[in-house]
Amino acid sequence: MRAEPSVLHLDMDAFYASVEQASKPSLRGRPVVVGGTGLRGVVATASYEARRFGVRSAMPVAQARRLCPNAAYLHPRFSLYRQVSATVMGLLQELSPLVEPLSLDEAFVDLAAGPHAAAGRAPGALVCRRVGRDIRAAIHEATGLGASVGLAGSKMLAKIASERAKPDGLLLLEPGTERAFLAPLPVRVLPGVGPATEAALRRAGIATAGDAVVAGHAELVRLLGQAHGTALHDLSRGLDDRPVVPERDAKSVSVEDTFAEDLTDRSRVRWEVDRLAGRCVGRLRAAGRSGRTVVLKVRSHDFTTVTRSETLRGPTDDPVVVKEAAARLLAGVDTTAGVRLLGVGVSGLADFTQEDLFAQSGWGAGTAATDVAGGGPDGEPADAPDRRPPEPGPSRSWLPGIDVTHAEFGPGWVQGSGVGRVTVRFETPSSTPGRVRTFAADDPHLAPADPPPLPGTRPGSPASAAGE
DNA sequence: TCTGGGGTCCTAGGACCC
DNA sequence: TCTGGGGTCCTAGGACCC
Repeated sequence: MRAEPSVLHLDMDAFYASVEQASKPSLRGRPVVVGGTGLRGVVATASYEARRFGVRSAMPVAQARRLCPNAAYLHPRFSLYRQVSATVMGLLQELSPLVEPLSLDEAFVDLAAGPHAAAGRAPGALVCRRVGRDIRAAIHEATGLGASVGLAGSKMLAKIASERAKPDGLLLLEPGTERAFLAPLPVRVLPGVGPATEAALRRAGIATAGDAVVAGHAELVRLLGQAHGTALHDLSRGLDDRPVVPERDAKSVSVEDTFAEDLTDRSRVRWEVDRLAGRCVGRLRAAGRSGRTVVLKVRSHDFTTVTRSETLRGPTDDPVVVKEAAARLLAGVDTTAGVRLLGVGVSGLADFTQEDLFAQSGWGAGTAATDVAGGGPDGEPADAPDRRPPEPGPSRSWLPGIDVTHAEFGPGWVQGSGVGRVTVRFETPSSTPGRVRTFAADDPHLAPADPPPLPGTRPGSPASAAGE
């Protein structure tokens, strides 16, 4: 706990939806929902106009449509969000070398390590407040987007402060006032307290941070276990010494897909696992890493989820090795009831790529000898998954929200599509709200396009990816 | 209302070793 | 003969976060 409010937490307001509104003039001031557009999609971000109708993050899109049928429902454009994020993170870097991004739209900044810490002294409350005001203005200037800022003597309190400053605000918590500030707040605001912990605490009569303080360490450990109970005991009293850490190496890489309809065909399931393993290794290699443990995830029609893992003798980034391991793991899972989701991951990451003799041979230390002879334990060659392509899905192009260009009408975005037609609105970030025209879905004059950059942002600079 | 995709951390039991 | 304790690794599941 610091004596000065020099931990800054920045949180972009309704980030994905706000980027869409900045990018699409006709959507400004209107409800916008960004999320999965399939039947099983969930809301990633709702604009404040949509939130007035009760639409919330993580809500099924089907439910959001009932609550707010007139919103624009858009497929996320992560490449654009990454561009805008890179611009914002670049501005934060000017405040301090210690910037810890939590996602595309959120970061901690340690102002005590930056140029505002003159002569080795942490900046005081007045300086911190000015820095917070200035960075909000700079972000608005550069991107046109609103951001909220929390300033406090610890990460936890800075984050709670920014949450309470939303939208488009700033809240500074004077060190020394932490406990009084926290005491009346619901335990749910403390990091690590989710629905399950909240329910467990409520059953014990603990509803607020102040209640948790009164309950005491022993009682919290009894209710929640050693690590969780001790952490909550500290956090509820405002004790939080976690440093701002700029770079952390990933510990796992994973890829998963939820299917529009449950998969029942076993060969199709094998084909999809093979595909996911390939994508997973692609990401692993792109990061220059290799991993030792392969994890398969299978979610059934009733949402029950099982994971199976296998640890190899050494790290690998060989797609064949990972595909074979995933196929062995799949062989041990009953999928007859229908598969809703499949995932493949690699953990136990090594810092460098290493060709391991045993891993290369295609079977790990945890694999029984009987599995080796014929490839997969089910008697099928593990390296020959069914190559049959999946059923062609409903038209994959022309997702709502994506960018297109028309030979005659120029740049625009897909407002909707169906029954062989696609509706396009022709406008750009700096134009006035545009007109709508409808074309045949196979119109040769219509083509997908890159997002036009927002004014003030720098296209093409990647940033670490994360969901909302 | 019917639940995404990418992660992190913790717990608990069993194997194995000393 | 029946019985130690501790440490590490692996696996599976669950809570939580954005």
